[in-house]
Amino acid sequence: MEQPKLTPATEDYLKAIYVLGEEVEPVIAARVADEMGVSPSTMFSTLRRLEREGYVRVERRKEIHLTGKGRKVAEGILRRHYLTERLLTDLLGLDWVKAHQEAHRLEHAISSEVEERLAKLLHHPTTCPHGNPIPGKGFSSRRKGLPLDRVPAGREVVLESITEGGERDSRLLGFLQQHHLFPGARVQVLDVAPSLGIMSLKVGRDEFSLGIEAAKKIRVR
Amino acid sequence: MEQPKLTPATEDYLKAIYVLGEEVEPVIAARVADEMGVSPSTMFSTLRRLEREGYVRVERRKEIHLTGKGRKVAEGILRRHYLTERLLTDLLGLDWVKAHQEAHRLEHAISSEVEERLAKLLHHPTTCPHGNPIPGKGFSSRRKGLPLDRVPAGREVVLESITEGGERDSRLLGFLQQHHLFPGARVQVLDVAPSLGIMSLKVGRDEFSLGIEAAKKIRVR
DNA sequence: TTATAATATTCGTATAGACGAATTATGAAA
DNA sequence: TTTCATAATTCGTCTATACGAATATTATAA
Repeated sequence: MEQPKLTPATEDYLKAIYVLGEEVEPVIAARVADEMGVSPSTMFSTLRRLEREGYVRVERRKEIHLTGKGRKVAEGILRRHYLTERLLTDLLGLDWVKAHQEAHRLEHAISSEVEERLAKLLHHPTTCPHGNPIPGKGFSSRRKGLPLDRVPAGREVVLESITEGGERDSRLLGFLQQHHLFPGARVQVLDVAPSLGIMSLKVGRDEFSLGIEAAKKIRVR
Repeated sequence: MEQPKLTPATEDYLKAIYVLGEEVEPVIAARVADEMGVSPSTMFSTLRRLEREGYVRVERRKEIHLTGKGRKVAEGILRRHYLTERLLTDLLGLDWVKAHQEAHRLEHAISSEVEERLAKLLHHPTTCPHGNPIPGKGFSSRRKGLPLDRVPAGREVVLESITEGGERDSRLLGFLQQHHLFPGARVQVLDVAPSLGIMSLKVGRDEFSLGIEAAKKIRVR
């Protein structure tokens, strides 16, 4: 039933590969190393281990692909991560930023039984507090909204989610929180200045600027 | 504020030393190794590390004593362990045995902030589901009830707690659960036969035998 | 096509944590 | 006091996880 016990580190690598695969193709070792904040040599040996144990395949052009086994682990971890975030925000009252950080540690300590009971207790939520869909049984393709940086000036949109990549950036999360940029928030795009790498937004009466790079990590409808 | 990050293993060793110290004096390496299920050589090198990092002192006659720093870590872990058990039983509906096992993993992933919020959410419980007092601010001496094996035949007592040593034995916990031996349960001691290593008990209409060794891990009033 | 930047790979090193086997203490009982 | 069981200690080995430095290998841009 249960696979041979995985270490937290291994689970994190698989999760990072999974999440990167959702956002940027192709996934190569250097990208994963950035995401994980490890050196190339560490990445290399870890990758070899993951491959040896059947979690990933490294294909032509060094593209990293999860095997079925690896994908299963990654989705499990992501599901636990998001459920834990919901527990932390909805029941314990933690804010966005902390919820993500704490969940990052807790997700590795949750069994499938606790996972199930947690889902029930939280009334089977479908998204995490940042708006990302929680993987689960009826897990459809995770098509996401439009990246905010693609929205033309003058348009009003509704914030859908902060991607996993964005969740990891606690300064960005803090900023978004400060400006009430939560899933469901109405955002007016006042101006887009790609040459400056900046766009101007309005939420309620609050006007402010956001970097294009950061805007890429925000999905809207 | 926060100490340099401790590993789960280190926290477990300190917890084991703390718990053993509550139950049997003096604490020596061989006892801790038994408790942790590690070899003497592992115990030895770990102990040297714990000493080097200032968590324990090994005194004359090889007695192991926690330093203030080590005690603080151990009590923190124990508090998180018990709070997590309460979360698992009271909110998630897990049984005794599983709650202990799961909490054993989760306790290492809980920050002091989550710990505090958890305590609040659970209305500041004072004992774990097995009846042991939760360390905390107003943490008085943990004087415990009488070990069940000392109760003479014919007496009726109320179950107070299963000691930490008992909690670790999932077969014992399963047995106690089966016979409704929870904290608060009334227990009649029908007979004590030290020569056989057995005592006969009655809970409600249920009569059964329990080993003296197991009875030592149960405290009553 | 070649130079350059990005990547990957190899090598040596380190620490935490684990083992077993062998050896040395040490304390308690005879 | 000697003996014996229990403990402690040393030694060699292993894996996972990390680093940095050096070297190869690719890819892309000029």
